[in-house]
Amino acid sequence: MINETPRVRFAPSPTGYLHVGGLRTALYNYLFAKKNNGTFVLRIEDTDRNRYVEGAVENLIKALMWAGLNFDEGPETGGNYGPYMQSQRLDIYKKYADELIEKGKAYYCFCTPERLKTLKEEQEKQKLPQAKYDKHCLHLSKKEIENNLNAGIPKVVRLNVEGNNTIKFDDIVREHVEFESNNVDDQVLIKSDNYPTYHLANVVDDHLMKITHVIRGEEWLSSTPKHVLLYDAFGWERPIFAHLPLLLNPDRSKLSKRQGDVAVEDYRDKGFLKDALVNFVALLGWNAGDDKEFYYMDELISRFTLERVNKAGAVFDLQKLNWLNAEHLRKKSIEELLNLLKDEIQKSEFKNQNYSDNYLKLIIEAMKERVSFIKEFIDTCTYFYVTPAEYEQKSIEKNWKPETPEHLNKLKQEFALLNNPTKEDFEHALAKVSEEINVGKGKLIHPLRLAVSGQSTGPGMFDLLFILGKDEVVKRIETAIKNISV
RNA sequence: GGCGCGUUCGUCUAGUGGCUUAGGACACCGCCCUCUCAAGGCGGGGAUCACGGGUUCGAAUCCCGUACGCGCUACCA
Repeated sequence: MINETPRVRFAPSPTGYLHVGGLRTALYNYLFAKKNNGTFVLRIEDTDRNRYVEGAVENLIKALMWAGLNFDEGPETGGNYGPYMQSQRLDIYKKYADELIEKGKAYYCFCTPERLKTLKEEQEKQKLPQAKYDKHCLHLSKKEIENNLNAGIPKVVRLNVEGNNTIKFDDIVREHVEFESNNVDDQVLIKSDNYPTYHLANVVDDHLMKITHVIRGEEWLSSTPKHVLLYDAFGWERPIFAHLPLLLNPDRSKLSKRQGDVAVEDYRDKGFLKDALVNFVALLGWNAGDDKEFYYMDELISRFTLERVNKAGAVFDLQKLNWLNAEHLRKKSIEELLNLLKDEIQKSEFKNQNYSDNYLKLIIEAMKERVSFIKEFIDTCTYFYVTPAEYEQKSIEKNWKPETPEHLNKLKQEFALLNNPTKEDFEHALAKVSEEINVGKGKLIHPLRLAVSGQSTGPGMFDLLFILGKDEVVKRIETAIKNISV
């Protein structure tokens, strides 16, 4: 087994969206597989019919693909170990459950929910250390079982956990873990609706699908002894386990909807780049041992090891995600950003306007260092897309002096003389005016910026003038002089 | 309650017995650059390494205990 190429799986239940914690789990599986020339399998754990969500599998796959986590085998894609939807494997689970029953490792249980409930209440009343099933049905005679079966009495199949031994297993992240079998309940394996529980299904599937490494969230650590017992009962080799630390809310509870967005779709829709989200989530619980924090997927693949996964949970820190998003954005080429910006414009109020690629590229170059999100190429500088309708009040108060209209008029006249001006031409023109009227450049630039953009912040003045172009600049100066009064 | 796992700046983390007066990053503050805002550069505050005992010449690093947090405790995954 050790020398085989690894096969790993991401096995989410289809809840309707991909949780960022799920994304992290999927990512680590993916990185591990790619790093080791292994296979990444997607398996859908849809054995709870009460939780069925329309379109959930499609959404899940879409989100995974968006993040760049392509799986080698899975629903729709197919593979040699399908089907990859557990709801389509019911006969398989039945067969293996029967095998367990035959071996005495599992047994039918006909107890009603009511009996189970009173049993639990009684155990609680007695302050028993742990509430467990009392193995009542284990002691049914062959005859009784047959009668019950024939009578069609609702039944489940339970794991027969033998007491008084220590269940030990190794975990790449946790190292060595032990549980007392006395603390392990006779878990239901097959529910009364004939669907398996997670515990049976994941063990059977992982074995049949030849999964070598089970990489999953820490919430599964406590049920791993049950899984180990199952592998042993079947006489199967156990996979290597790696239980990942949880992603947490700012208050350190398990990352949840109530305290912010948890769906990767939410982050995508907010404008986070997939590179940034993947980079960020990779660093939540793993690092290469050095100070590097900016990664692309291929670098993550080459550097990832399970041995360097942390044990403690990690708070999902939005501020750092924002920063990484800006970092990734700045590293993108103008062409890439252009395409992203065009998509964004289609979603904006300017979708019916026509801007040339060239014009948009100038905006991108001017604003690249000043934005963290693609949409900010629009909403932090709408003056590139439309003549300002309003002027920032604070800047008016600060920069609009009684003599300002006169100064701007001078500038306007000077600009108007220019022929197809470059950035430098604008600069020279302003310098000339500054000298002529003996007014510092700064005293001209601030009101000019206000007149032309309506704002007090933005790219370099002359970049701004150049991008807007002479005619537009002249027009805007005229408009501003008319519209701004102190 | 029981069982399990965890605990280094606010957050993500480096650190695997001496190189550590605990390093980096985000965030915050200041300075520089400068036509503004950013970006960038430099600097600052911020962690008695949860606490208490050991082991050792020496411990954030090894051991034990305690506290706290989290997870599991379903015919959910």
